[in-house]
Formats: sequence, structure tokens, C-alpha cells
Amino acid sequence: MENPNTFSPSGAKEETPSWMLGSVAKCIRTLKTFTVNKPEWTLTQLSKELSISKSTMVNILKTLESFGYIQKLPNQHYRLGIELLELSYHIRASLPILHSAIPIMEEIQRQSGQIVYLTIPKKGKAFYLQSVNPGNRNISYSITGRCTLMHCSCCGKIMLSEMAEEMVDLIIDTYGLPRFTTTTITDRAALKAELQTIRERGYAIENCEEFPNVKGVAVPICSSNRLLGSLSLTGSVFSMPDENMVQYATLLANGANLLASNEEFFPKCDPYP
Amino acid sequence: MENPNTFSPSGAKEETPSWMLGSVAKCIRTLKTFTVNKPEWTLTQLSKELSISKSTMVNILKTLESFGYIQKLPNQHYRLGIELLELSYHIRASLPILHSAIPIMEEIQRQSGQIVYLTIPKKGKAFYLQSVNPGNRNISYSITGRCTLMHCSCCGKIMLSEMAEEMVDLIIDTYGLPRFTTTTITDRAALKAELQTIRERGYAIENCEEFPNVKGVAVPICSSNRLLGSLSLTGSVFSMPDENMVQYATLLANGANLLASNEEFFPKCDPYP
DNA sequence: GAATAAAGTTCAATATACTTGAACAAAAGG
DNA sequence: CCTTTTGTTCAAGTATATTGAACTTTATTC
Repeated sequence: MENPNTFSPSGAKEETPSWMLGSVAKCIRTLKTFTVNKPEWTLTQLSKELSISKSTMVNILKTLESFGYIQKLPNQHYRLGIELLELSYHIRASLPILHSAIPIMEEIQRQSGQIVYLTIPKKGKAFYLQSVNPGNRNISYSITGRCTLMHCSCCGKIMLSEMAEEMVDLIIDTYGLPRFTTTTITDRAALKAELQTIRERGYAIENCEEFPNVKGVAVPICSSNRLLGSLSLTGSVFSMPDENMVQYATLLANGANLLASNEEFFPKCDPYP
Repeated sequence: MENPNTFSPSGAKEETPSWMLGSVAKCIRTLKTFTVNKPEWTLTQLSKELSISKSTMVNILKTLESFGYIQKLPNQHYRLGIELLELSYHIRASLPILHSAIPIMEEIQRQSGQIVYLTIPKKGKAFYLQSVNPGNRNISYSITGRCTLMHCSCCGKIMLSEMAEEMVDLIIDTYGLPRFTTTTITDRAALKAELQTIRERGYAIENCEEFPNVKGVAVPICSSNRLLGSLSLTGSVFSMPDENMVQYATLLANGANLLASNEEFFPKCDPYP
């Protein structure tokens, strides 16, 4: 995404580039409005939320519906359509990093007995690419595509620990430090101290900071000083005594080392907000 | 999707409706061009494939890239971008039918020991909504969003067996009966005879017709004579002797019965081509 | 390594496709 | 039943997407 517009006056305020297709942008903004927390919207709600006139909104919704990207329920509410799932299948099945990562993750899973995750930094959050679950537990919901805040997860904290301080500050300024459990770090100074500890130790520990009773360990995946992502594992507090942590971290670090040579296979996206 | 255009002359040939946003349609056609079989495209390839001028194609790609729906590789090739995964996560996590289906599928999984699938008919193909895998095997790749032909899979054949004959013919005319293994049914009359057998038996059997050494059983999910989808399970030939089939079918039928009352939770899409 | 071909990028002009508000229809709510 | 809210339609005008030609970069050939 080179220079937006060559003729923009020096200090101009964010002129939309000439190649930007406005109606497409509106459609994508519309799709992104549907989330886990609010999966159903009415025409008027969407129109107000996105500041798009109702007549335009109808065109957007009808177009997206005709392609199956949105479905209209009998009660006039809209939802995301399953055609998007087909699209996502084609990405997942063709994501080159997974072919390298999954066997490595499965081996770590076997040796640790815990759930193993591959995450990358995306817009200042930790983005889950893949999980490998223990055989003895049926975990049918897939985590791929989930995005979590960095301050409360081991995969996120290890990424923060590899970033420049100004970027850490930018991320905190953008998302804040919301509390999820009693152990969530909600203080900027405390978080920075934690990051220093992590740097010295070489791995990050999550102590029920996002979900109660869930502990975790994470290591960074770095290639020539560039942060590519993180390998991590989580489990219940009962299955993860502190004396196991070093062993887990070593397992993960070996895997991360193998993955670090696959820089070109990692999907590209903005790591910072 | 009501009447396309009120002013279209009587016998007019497929006039594009007035609400259709052309540039959005082009973007979606572009996204759909990226598949498992051909996940990377260059500008010129896309331009030729979709009959869109190169200059327009650049605008489409730059717009999609700016939203992370497409990524440009260093070698000037394009791929689907991971932002689509985030979108798909929000659909999956909010698909109401999964909340009802997964517990039922997990129970069938436990009792059968095989892999259990929930599929729905979509455009004359079988669309995989969810799988539940056995605990003793690590199957990390998710099947959600995969779409398979009906004539070679148990879930597809059970759906065909519930359709009107003219629809079966339409589907065969649209996709043909391509061969995948030595046992794939590639003859129209033979397929129709098989469908009759399935109707009398109440469940469909897949005998290594799509993949070698993979057998399967499927039952329909029907509510008030409307076909909603299918519950099925598959396993290796060694783990699925013929004498188990009736037991599997009974397990599945019980589950399908429970799901049939959830008609309103099934995602809506065109079952026929 | 020069020459040639192919692929990718940019731009200004043009036409068309998108947006808009107002007017209407259909539900929802009191 | 009336009022209010929400959804739908339409014609008009303008902003926006498309186009081809000119240009730059990358790849291929000899």
C-alpha cells in the first residue's frame, strides 16, 4: 500500500486513495460488524452503526445476500452467511505455514499433554492460526480466527516482550488493559515489569489472567530479530504445576526454532494497531 | 431476492438487478477464484480468468488487500488474507445449529468411535458444517467449509435420496459423475438404483467411493418432509465391518431425530444448483 | 548482458453505476 | 385502531468505477 495519493496537499487529513472502491469498503465494514457478541443486526441498526443511509444499506445487504455472505432471517434480522465458511476453508487448507507447523505442534502436544497454539501478532492483538488438542478430550470448536488481547494471554505477553517499548505503549493506549480475572495485569508499570521478567526468563507464563483456572506458557518465534509469532500451550491449573513450566518452555522453544526458518510461509499482516 | 428488475422486457435475458453493486460482485468473484487447488494468482491471470481489465483488477486487489482479505506475496503473487479467518470465526462461533448439534455429535462419536459429520445441501453439493473427531486420533485440520460432490459420499447420497428425481437429474447434469476410486458410481441409472436401495433401507452407505479405504454411513435430517441436512460418520474399512452398519445408522438416526426439531437454527442456503 | 517480451502500474477522461432523500408500504407497539 | 417505527422503492444527479494508452518494472531469450 504505497503512497495514498500523490497530489494530496502536504498536511492533508487521510484522503481516501484513488484505487479504493467505496462500495466494497462499505460492504466489508458491514461484514465486520457481525461478531460473536452481536451476530444479528437489523437494517436500521446497521445503517445507524455504520452511518450509511438505509437505501444504500439495502443495496449492500441484498448484494451480499445474493452471494450467500449474509443471510436474512424470517424476522428481518441479518446474519453472516455460510458461503464465508467455504472461503475460509480454502484459506486454511492453503495456508503454507500450517503444513510445517501442525506436525511440530502435534509432537509438542503428545509430549506435554496440553493444548498447543500457533499465534501471530495482528494489529496489536494475538491472532490464533491453529490449535492442536489433546486426544483424550473432545474439543470440537475450532479456535482458528480468534483474536485476543495481548496483556492477558501468554502468547500475547511473549509478543509484547519482543516489541519496542513505544509499540507496547501504542497497544496499551489503543486497547487499554481490561480486567478479565483477579490476576489480570491492569497496570501499565506492572505489565512492563512483567515483560522485563519474561525477557530475562525467555518465556511467558499466563496465570489465569484471561480465563479462571487456565494456565499457559508461550515462547516467541523469531527470525533474524523479526517477531513472526508465538508457540504456546495451555491447560488447567491442576495439570500445570509450576515445576513443569521449564520443561514445557523447552519443548515449545525447540518447535519455535524449527518454525523460525519458515519466515516466508507466515501470513503477512500488520503486527501493530 | 425478489424480482430482479420491474422494468425488464418480458423475455429479457438475466438483467442484473438494480440493487446489485457491480464492484462488490467483482470482488467476490475474485475472492472465490482462490481455491485449494489454485491458491495463488497473479494480476494478469485473474484479469484473464474473470474478464476484468487489468486496471480495474488492480483497484480490486488493492482494496481487498487494504482490508487484509488478500495478501500480496513478494513474488507479485496474490493469496487470500487471514482477515477472512477472523470473519469465519465469528460465523462459526455464532452458528446456532452447532450449539445443538455438537453435544449430540460428540455422543455419537463416543458410542461409535468414528468421525461424525454434520452436512447440509448447498447448490447440489454436500457442505460440511462440523466434524467431531475421535479422541485417540489427532486430526488437526478442520473440515468446516469443505464442499463435496453428492454422488460419491454417504452424506451426499442420503440427500439425493430425499430429493425429487428432477433435482437429482439437475445435479447430475450440473456436475456429472466424476470417478474418484474404483467403486465410485459413475452411471446415472446405477446411481438411481442405489438411491432407491437407500430409500428402502433408510440410510446410505459409502464404500470407498470418494477416498480409498474410507467407509461411511449417513442418515437424513428431515423436518416435516423438508430435507435439512445429514448426520454421517466415516472410518477406515478395517474399523467398519458391515455388521456394524445397522448399529451406526440407529445411532445417527436418533441424533438426526433430535436435530430435526431445530429447523429454524439451520443456516439458510440454496440446496439446488 | 543486451534486446525483447511480458507483466505490472499509473492517470485523466468518460460514462455508468452508486448514493440520496422523499414518498410509500408494512410491521410493531401502545 | 391509530401511531410509531422499520423496511422498501424510485428517479435524479453526481460522485465513482472503468477504460485504454503510456509508462515502468520484471522476466525471458539469444
